[in-house]
Amino acid sequence: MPPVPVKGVGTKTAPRRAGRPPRALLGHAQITRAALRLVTRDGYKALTMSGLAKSLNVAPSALYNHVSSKQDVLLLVEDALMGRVDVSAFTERPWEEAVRLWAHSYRDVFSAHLPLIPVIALLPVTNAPQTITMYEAVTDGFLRAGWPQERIINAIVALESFVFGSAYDVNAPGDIFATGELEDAAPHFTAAVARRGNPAGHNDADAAFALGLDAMVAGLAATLASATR
Amino acid sequence: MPPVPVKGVGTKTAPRRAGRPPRALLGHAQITRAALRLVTRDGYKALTMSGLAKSLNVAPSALYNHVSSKQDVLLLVEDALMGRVDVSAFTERPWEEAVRLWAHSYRDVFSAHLPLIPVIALLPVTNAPQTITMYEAVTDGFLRAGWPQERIINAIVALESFVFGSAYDVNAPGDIFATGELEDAAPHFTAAVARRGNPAGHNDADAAFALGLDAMVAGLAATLASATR
DNA sequence: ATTGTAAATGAACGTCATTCATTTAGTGAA
DNA sequence: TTCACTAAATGAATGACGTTCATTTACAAT
Repeated sequence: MPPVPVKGVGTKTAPRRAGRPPRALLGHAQITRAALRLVTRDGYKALTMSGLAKSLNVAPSALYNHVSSKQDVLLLVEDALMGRVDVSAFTERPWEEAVRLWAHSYRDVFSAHLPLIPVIALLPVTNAPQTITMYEAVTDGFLRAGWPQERIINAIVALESFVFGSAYDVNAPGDIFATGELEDAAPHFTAAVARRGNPAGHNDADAAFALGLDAMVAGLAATLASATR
Repeated sequence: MPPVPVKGVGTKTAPRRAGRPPRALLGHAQITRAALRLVTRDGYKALTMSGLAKSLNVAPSALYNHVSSKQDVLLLVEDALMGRVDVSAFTERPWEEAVRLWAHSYRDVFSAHLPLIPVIALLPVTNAPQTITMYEAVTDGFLRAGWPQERIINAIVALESFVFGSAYDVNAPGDIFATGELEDAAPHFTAAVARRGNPAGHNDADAAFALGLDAMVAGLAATLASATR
């Protein structure tokens, strides 16, 4: 599939003249709620337009009065989930700790929503208010830590890239590095996989995430220090 | 969709007793080549079982004698592409530079093959010889640089996670951070986006990738130094 | 010649997302 | 009250797609 056909959320809930009582069964809010419930209960395989319609007691075609495609539904869900990413540390904690807490929260939210990662990574944030709110809070935190404007977006994108990749890793099976019959061709790799050591209480994905996050945060902090000197 | 239904490559090309001349039109090699050609020419949207069959002058159902699902085709393509990732620097260059060159090559190969990222990130490497070969070379490079066995896989996974996320970012549209009507709600973010500055010759994705890679490599090197002290 | 079998065929299925002509039911105006 | 308007819902239809399966094909060993 190609770089995801990109549009903003299409059909909006119709603008309604003031005291007009609503008679619609559907709206962005209802669709988003139902989609989120469906996905949480049965996973993304169950998120079909018919399944979504059924969960709303409505015909599938009715959805298209409020949304212009399934992509639009994914966009709605994505933005709703962005509201769950915890950015509070950026106003309460020093930069390094805040970045770590934000990255952890971000990864945890989307590791349960992998199909949304291409949506976040490739679609404009336009018309995604919660997404924009998150970026604003993060940018603000960077500014307060003394980051120069010109570098902030690149730093956020770099951290985000690591978060997205790590979200995939959370869902990797435990035997993802099992070499099988080809073990003999890769002795060093096989040995390293066998001896992969993780701190107490950390699974493989958490250990790799912690290592990479510590490295990147430390490296970025060093970058900042040398840039502001 | 759920964490990708996972299997190894299914139906193998039948083991053939010695002097038996092949009469088959199809095989893993032909399928892989045709899929790669199709994808390179027309993108992943064009990679359908019928399209693939047509490009091989064969009925779609014939593919299933050699491959057990479309996932299998993706796995074949993925492994073929892994052979294009340049790991030569690990035998010729110091660790930091080798990691940088490897990561760049890895990102460049798969930024043109985004739909394979979930495949790489979630499916066991078993029966993916080129993939295993790549990991062996990388592991070997880490060992030679003095990395302790127990940390190597976590470091590779962390770097890979960043590479995968960055591959998505390569395909992000230029206006991905355009806030549109919600500009007023995110003044700091909007300003930072407007002032995003990139070194000469670098586009946005390259600048973010370079920043994150430098940070992570420096951070990992520091980790190594303190671990071996 | 006969038999066995891997591989190819073509018709079918079920599942999707999406479109469209039509109907429904409130609303504001006459 | 009546009427006309319209947003929203319906249900049937369409076209892609991945996959299955009974059947046939054509080569190789016997």
